[in-house]
Amino acid sequence: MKIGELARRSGVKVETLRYYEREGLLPEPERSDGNYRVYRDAHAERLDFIRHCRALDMTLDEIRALLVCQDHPEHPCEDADALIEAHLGHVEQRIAQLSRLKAELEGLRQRCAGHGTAGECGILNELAQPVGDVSRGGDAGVHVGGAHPRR
Amino acid sequence: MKIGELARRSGVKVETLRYYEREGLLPEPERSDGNYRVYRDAHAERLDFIRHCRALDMTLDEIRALLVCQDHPEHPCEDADALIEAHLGHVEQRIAQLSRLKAELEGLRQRCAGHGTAGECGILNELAQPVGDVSRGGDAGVHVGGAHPRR
DNA sequence: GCTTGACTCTGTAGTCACTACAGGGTGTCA
DNA sequence: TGACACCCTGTAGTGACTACAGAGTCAAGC
Ligand SMILES: [Zn+2]
Ligand SMILES: [Zn+2]
Ligand SMILES: [Zn+2]
Ligand SMILES: [Zn+2]
Repeated sequence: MKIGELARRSGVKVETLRYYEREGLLPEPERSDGNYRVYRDAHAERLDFIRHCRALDMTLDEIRALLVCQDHPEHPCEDADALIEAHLGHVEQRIAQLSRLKAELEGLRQRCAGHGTAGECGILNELAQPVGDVSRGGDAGVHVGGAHPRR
Repeated sequence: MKIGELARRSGVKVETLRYYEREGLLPEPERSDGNYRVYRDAHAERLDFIRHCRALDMTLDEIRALLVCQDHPEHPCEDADALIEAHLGHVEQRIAQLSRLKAELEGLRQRCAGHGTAGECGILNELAQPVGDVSRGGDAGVHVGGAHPRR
């Protein structure tokens, strides 16, 4: 299987596959005579694992650590379990934080009478106040990001 | 007020202040004889506005658009109001998405018996399955990101 | 006048998880 | 032989900062 076929099958872009290889997530495949990457089923399966983890918003570092566990099936699985637990914590913390932001934004929305000028708008006037305690406090180690995707 | 003092007062790093200036969020302040930036209260107030918006996880583009509204107090405020409404939508979409991930992760966590090897671990075996319908579907335009902060 | 130290300046590069080229090589078909 | 799809490497861009390096400025103390 050449890189384009793996990309089509998995829905992952060709450039992303090469990136995963550079990052050490996908092992380097063998090369054909013309220096093309030749993938086997094992690569496709590892890629499924990686995409499944990415769909759960894990970082590549977290995934690397899980792959180490997968590569040592005789070891106890506690590291992997702890990692999932920790990542669930990341997601929960981020939900809590976004819920606070949501409440703030809903309060903000109510402050506009609806048909005035920007100078009178309660939203803009409220935003001009220094930030209260809404800030991203105590999210050390949480890696699940904002509401605006990068693509 | 020199840049260090504005940084201390606002809790924003000196480099970030210079970055906001490059990005056109903070207007270029006047310079002292020694070429130091000299800020006035208006700068500090604009910075409060920016930080308040950033604390609500708006992008710099969203903030730039709000600042345009603020700079034209005689115009109707509908653009600003629509922007807040849209951003609230971004946050809500992201919460919904993270809630789905949370449910998936909780299901995953239950699949581990607790004291086996990685080869037998239900978590690792489940992750090896191709990704289901959990993926970030239909989040076009949402910009609020993951659970893992970049700092 | 000189030194020390805190501050400031510009410019560049790093972060993360990709994405998008540019400029070339390979493989297959007509 | 040419067209075309595919592949290769390497580099640069994204957002919102952060972290330097190397140089300049300024006030205090001796
Ligand atoms: Zn995580
Ligand atoms: Zn309004
Ligand atoms: Zn938004
Ligand atoms: Zn387990």
